[in-house]
Amino acid sequence: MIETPSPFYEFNGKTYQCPIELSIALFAGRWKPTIIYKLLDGKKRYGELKKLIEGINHKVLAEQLRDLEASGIIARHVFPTNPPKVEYELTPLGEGLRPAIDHLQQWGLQFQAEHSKTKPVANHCPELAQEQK
Amino acid sequence: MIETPSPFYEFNGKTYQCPIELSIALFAGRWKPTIIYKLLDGKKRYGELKKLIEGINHKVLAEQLRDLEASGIIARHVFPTNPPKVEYELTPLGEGLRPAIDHLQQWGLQFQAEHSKTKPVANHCPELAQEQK
DNA sequence: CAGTATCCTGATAGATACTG
DNA sequence: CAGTATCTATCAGGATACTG
Repeated sequence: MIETPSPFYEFNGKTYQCPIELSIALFAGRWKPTIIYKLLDGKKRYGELKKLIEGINHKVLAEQLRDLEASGIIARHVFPTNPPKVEYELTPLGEGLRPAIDHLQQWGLQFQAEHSKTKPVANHCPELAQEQK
Repeated sequence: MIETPSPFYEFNGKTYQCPIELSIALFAGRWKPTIIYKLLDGKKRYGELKKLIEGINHKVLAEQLRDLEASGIIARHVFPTNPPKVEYELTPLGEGLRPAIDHLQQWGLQFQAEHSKTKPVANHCPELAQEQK
């Protein structure tokens, strides 16, 4: 495996033992991957994201967006209109996550496939969409 | 009326909206990435992992290992000797994470570099190395 | 429309002690 | 050596209401 040049990686007052830990800490979480995933498709307004990400809480979406912005992964553009309009888009840094995300997606699909073999997925149950209550 | 634009991904009773969410859920967490990272280097005994991952709690390591095993990412080999010896290694599925992890690592390094430019990292503080205790 | 401020709760991490 | 069992502490996530 690749040797880590320096043993510790610091960001925002936290210390990480390897770059992966840092990466994961920055874009993991209950919703961040999904947000980034949606933004890979192009910039989106707050409300669009809210609608696209079914089940996410209003406050939580705002929080996660602020986190991602603080990490420099997304950029926030405010249009001082009335009513207000705010757009979010990936920064170049955020775009840099694309290959990693692509691989994660492929891995997720592979994982799904593996498990479908032994234990078929219950896709017959549309109520699952409501699971996050 | 819930639109179901993307299929669901289910595992272990939880539903995910996209494969990435699933992937992250499976190998994110405070320590899982680090564990996997260490195992990419080859199989390790419990005690080795404990030593390699400075700061991890005894119980937590055991838990995370069990989670990863349940997900099929790592395999556990028990040698019924005295004292007991247990080895952990990545399964083929776990190995499949390597490209994703490689990209995450690169991204983490890039991130680190970006932030070093504007806001120099406080590497002057050796106590940081001891932070996890 | 987008964003805060409270309050609450469940999942996770950690400290510690005990077991084969 | 490796693994449980408790107990506690913490914190991210969520429900809800209010604001420009």
